[in-house]
Parts: sequence; structure tokens; C-alpha cells
Amino acid sequence: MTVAARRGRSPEGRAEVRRDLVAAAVELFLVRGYEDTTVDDIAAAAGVGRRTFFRYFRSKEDAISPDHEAALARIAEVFETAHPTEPTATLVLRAGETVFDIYADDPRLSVERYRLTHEVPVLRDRESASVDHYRRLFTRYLRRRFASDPDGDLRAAVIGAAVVAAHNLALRAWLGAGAPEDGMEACRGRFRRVAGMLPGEPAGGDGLHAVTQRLEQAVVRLERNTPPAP
Amino acid sequence: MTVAARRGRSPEGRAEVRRDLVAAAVELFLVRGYEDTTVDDIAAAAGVGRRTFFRYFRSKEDAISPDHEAALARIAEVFETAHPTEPTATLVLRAGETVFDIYADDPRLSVERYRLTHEVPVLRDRESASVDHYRRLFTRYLRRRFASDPDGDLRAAVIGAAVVAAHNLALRAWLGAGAPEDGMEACRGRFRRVAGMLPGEPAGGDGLHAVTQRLEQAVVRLERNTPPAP
DNA sequence: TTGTCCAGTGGCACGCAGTGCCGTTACGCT
DNA sequence: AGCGTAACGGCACTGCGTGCCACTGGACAA
Repeated sequence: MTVAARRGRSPEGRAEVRRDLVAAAVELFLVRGYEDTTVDDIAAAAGVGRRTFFRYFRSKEDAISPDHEAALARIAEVFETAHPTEPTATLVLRAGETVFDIYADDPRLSVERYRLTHEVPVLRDRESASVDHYRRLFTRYLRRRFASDPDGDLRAAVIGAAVVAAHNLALRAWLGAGAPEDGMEACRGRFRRVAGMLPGEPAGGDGLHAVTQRLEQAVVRLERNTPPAP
Repeated sequence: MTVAARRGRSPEGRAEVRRDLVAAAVELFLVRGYEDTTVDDIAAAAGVGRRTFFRYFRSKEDAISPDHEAALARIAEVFETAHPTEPTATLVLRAGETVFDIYADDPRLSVERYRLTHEVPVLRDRESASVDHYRRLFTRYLRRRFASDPDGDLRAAVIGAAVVAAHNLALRAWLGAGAPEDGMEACRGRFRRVAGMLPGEPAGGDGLHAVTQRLEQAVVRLERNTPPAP
């Protein structure tokens, strides 16, 4: 196919082919079903050869969530560039919000992807694995932060899992409602409420830790625009 | 193969073939590597035809974790048969411990499975999906319990994810150490510590809720054999 | 302009996972 | 003894994913 060859010549052309393939895949998966759509179908719909599809995506499933690793890298960057004195609560909140930005970038596509990953078992399991990559990332950085805490590993595991779970709850509620533009703030707010549920200072914690915890709580309360508990 | 046919005739024969297939699969995966082992190899090593393998397992990966659904069912039973007044903390702890029992049933096999799911990317992702099934199960029952709480969904998501994460942390530490028989109690104890990190009563909680919370804390403290915080 | 390089493409063939189908076998039941 | 049936093995087929190779058309130098 000459057209595809010319498109793929330049970097913009490559991005265009990639978009076409994603669009064709999502379209066909929704209309015809995931199992009943072959890679040949997707490639043909995008006007490229079957072999070219696998030059853009590692697998058939990859056409649905192709930017997973980029998102992971962005979150890792948030953690790595964070100031050491930044409270843990605000840090994990910031990291989580990064993902919101990515999804909000193309709401229509996000909703379609959500529906597919929600309904097709294979894609749902793959999504679970992706989410677990986020969880591991969170936990890894938290464990580093809690190195001095005797229960640090446990706290890191619990907080990491809790944050990711809350994030998914908020995100999926938003996506399930069709990703309305005016619903993004509610989504972010819902996610931030997780900070109030994170475990407090460890049993053998020192004074500094306690102060940090109170600071975190105060910051979170400010962000939620809610008065302190009576 | 006449031998296999005769073995498979009776229920005990079926169980035997199944065990042989699992053993052959684990053995070959560890020795030759997962990717370099074909289903033909596994079937041949177990003395059955390739077609028969797929009558016992849905897929090649299934030979590693074939009892996943049974475990899910056992946990669901714990939740369904629980008394409504049982504190949430003890309930999720009991449910989690059920899984320990399953793994402790055949420690050698559990360790080999752990190594494989730890090292082979495909199997690790599949394991993530399995763990997420547990998380969903926990969350589903917790959400029912927290129906009266305005933040019930969030609390259910957070507690469910936290409990499962803590469970995995304890379990994998035990498996990583070679699943020593005298290490199971430490594993269970480590898991139980998660109860101390679970979010307390909701902001708008009522008195009953507060009392329940204190009860839960007391029970957990008793189980951990540790005195109340000074 | 002409020749050379090369990144990207499409086609072909292959291995392997998973499935439907069918003939065969051996056990249980009457 | 004869029959029903459950489990088996083999065969053929679809589809995913990969290695290989020839081709194409743009970029660049002479």
C-alpha cells in the first residue's frame, strides 16, 4: 500500500497511522466484539498491512491501552522530582491526579476504552495487571519514604493499594457517567477524600512523624474546602 | 494412550491426571522456562494427549493456578455465612486467613508457583488479575456492609484493597522465605497488623459506628496479644 | 540530475495456543 | 453379552505473534 508507506515516512505520519489503528481497533471492538475482530480486520480498516500493526503494538490488546508505559513514567517522574519534605498525602494525591490529566485529555476515547475494558474479560484482566503496575510503583516509592518505620513495608503496601483503589473508584465513576467535563472536579474531590482514610502515625512513631501527619491532614482539609471535624 | 484412558475413567483417576499435569507443567516451566515449554511437552510429560490437557485446563497458564475459582468460592462462603454483628475487622481477617490455609496445604508447590509467577511476566500479570478478583470480592461485600455510610463505597474500596495488599505482602514474604512451617504464624500475625491501619469511623458517623469501631480495635488487639497503646 | 543509502512497509512462512469434530476405547449398567 | 456413555487421542482449522526478505520512496551527497 503506497499511501500507508508515504504516511509512515515522517514522524507525523507514524503518529497518524498509530491513531488510525487505535481508532479502527476501538471501533471494530465496539461494533463487532473483541473476539470476533481479527488483527487483519483492524489493519485493513486502517489501510495498512497486518505486519505493520505489530510494528505499532505488541499485541492485539495493546491497541486499547497503548500509552500505559508513558503514564507510568510520568508518575515516576512526579515521585522522583518531589521535594523530600512534601507530605506523603499531598504527594500521592499529586501523583494520582497526573493520571486524571491523561484520561481527561481525550474523554471520548477514554470512555470507549472503559466500556471495552469493563465488558471484555480478557481486556479487564489486562487492565487489572496495568493497575497493579501503578500500585507497585506507588508502593515502591512509599516504602522508600517509610524506611525508618518498623511497619514501613506494611504501611507502604496499604497506602499504595488504598490510593490506587480510590483513584480507580473515582475515575471509573466519572468514565461510567460518560466523562462529563463538569464532572472532573467531583472526580478529583472524590479521590482526595482517600487522604482522610490513610493510616496515621505508626505505633512507635516519633514526634516529627506526628507533626507531619497533622500537617498532611490540614493540607488535605484545606484542599477539600471542608472545616475541621467538630 | 491406554494408560491415561484407564486413569481418567474414575474420579480418582481424573484427579491423578490433573496432578500429573500440574507437576509436569511446573517442572518444565522451572527447568526449561515458560516460553520454551509447549503444551505438547507438558502433555507428553504427563503421558496424555495434547487435546486432553485442554480438557483439564482452560489455557497453558491455567496449569499454574488451577484452583483460583475454588479459593474465591471459599472466601465468598466466609462472607456469606458471617454473622451480621461480627466486626468488619475480624471478618476480613478471617476471610484472608482462609487463603493462607489453601497455600499452606501444599507449601512446596506454593513456593514453586510463587517463583514462576514472580519471574515470568505473563504469569505475573495473570497473578495480578487473580489478586484483583479477590479485591473485588472483598470490596463487594464491604460495600454492602457500609451501605449506610455516605462514604461507604470509598471505604469499601480502600479497606478491600488494603486488606488484600497486606495479605499479599505477608503471603509473599512467607513464600519468598521458602514457606517454612514455623513461619506461618509470623505470616498470619503480619497480616493481622493491617487491622490497625484501616480507616476508622466516617466523619459523619453515628455513635453505634464508633462503638463498633472500638470493639473491632479491641478484638484485633486481643488477637495480636499486644497491650493497648500507652 | 543521478546514484546511494535506509527507514518503513507488505507479504510469506512458521510455531504455537486454543477449539470443534469424530472415531475409538474401556468401564459401568442392565 | 450387549449397550450406553464418558473420557481419550488425533486431525484439521483459526488466529496471534515473529522472523525473514524483497520492495518502495524519500533524504542526502556528488
